[in-house]
Amino acid sequence: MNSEDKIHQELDTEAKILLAAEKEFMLKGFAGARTTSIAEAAGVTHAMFHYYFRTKEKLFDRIITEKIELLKDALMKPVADMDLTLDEMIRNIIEGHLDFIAANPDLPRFIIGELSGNSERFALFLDKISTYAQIMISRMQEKIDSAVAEGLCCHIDARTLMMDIASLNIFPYLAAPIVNAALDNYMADADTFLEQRKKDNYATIMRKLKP
Amino acid sequence: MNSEDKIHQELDTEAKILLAAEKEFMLKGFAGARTTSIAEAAGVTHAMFHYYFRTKEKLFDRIITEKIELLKDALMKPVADMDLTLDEMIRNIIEGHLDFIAANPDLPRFIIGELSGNSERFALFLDKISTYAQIMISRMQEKIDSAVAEGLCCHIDARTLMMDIASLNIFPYLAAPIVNAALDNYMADADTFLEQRKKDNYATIMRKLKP
DNA sequence: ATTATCTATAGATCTATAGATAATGC
DNA sequence: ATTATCTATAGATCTATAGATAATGC
Repeated sequence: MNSEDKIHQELDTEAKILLAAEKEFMLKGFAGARTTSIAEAAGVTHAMFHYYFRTKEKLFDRIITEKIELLKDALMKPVADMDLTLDEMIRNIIEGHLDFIAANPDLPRFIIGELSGNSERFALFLDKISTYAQIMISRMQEKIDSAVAEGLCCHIDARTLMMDIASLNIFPYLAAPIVNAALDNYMADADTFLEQRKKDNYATIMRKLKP
Repeated sequence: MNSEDKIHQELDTEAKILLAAEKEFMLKGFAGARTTSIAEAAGVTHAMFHYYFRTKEKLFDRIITEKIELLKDALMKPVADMDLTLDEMIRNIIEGHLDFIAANPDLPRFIIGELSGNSERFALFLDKISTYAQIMISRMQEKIDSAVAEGLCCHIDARTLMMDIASLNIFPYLAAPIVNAALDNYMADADTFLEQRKKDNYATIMRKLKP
């Protein structure tokens, strides 16, 4: 018996379906996911899918909502403590954000692919996330402005700074399958890569911010 | 009559289907695309789809192949001329790459979403692209190494440098729909954003490379 | 003759539900 | 009594093809 079977034995039917659905939806998106495959992967009959979750769409929305909650926390956490210096805050953002991505490696691709401009669920996503994004940006800007006043930092739009940080943090994980296959497993050791990337990105951003 | 209808009138049936299919596949991916929708968008009967292209998969593969050719050119062009300095080559890469993305704004999301590790067509993609990616990287490394020897540049792995450049260039376009909706149309003016981004990313990378 | 197009429909796949049966908690 | 599960199948959707008809190029 492998460990996956073991986990399944310990969960009830509802939890098994939820787990299998999350995996299927994350990997294949709404259109690519099959409720029959989900039931099969969960090791239950297909009727159970509908018994517990009624429709494919309802379950998908539920999983999205959970993921949005995760994202919300990841956005707000590093700007919660306003007593930090800009330098410390940036380090927090980069390290916290990278830890979050490493713990949820499929999430970036899922969000980009399933919650983009042309998607059915784009509005739902925005509705739940944009307030928090704005709060995070305005706190960042505040912190930047006072650092500028003290001559510790060059002038920069917080949105640009966050775009740069997000780019350097997220993109490698989006491109990982391609990069690893094309460039000799460049990112093969996940932990080493993660820690190295924290240092690199912090250094890149700090050099960029120098007055 | 709007301009789209005009274009359609000037094209033959095959070209109309191809154009509509490209759009549908780019926006919705293979699983999300519908051959009926493609035929409808092309303004022809659904049977024509199969008459000209036999199957959904055949047409999809054809469109992928075309996109891979585009990508190949975009990879090789900036490292074609080995007489340039590292500084000039980096400027070429960043500007050429950003122009390419701006001209093909849906391509990054399509590649990340449809040609990722768990995709059916991942092998086909890699087979056609990895050789070129390796050539590009080794030329970059050569150029870096001689700049390091002259004391013009700090030591860096070409793969890391390319990862940083690709991240800073591509990610904003992947996130554009979300960012624009959440942050007050930050990237609204496409041309202004593109030119600003060229300057910003060049400056970011150059500061990073300082000895 | 060959190529292009249409209508109609087969065939495959997937989501969802009906209705019967078994298990569980009071 | 209520909750959970199963089998069987309806219903919807999509891809693909058959076969007839019209248009085109020699």
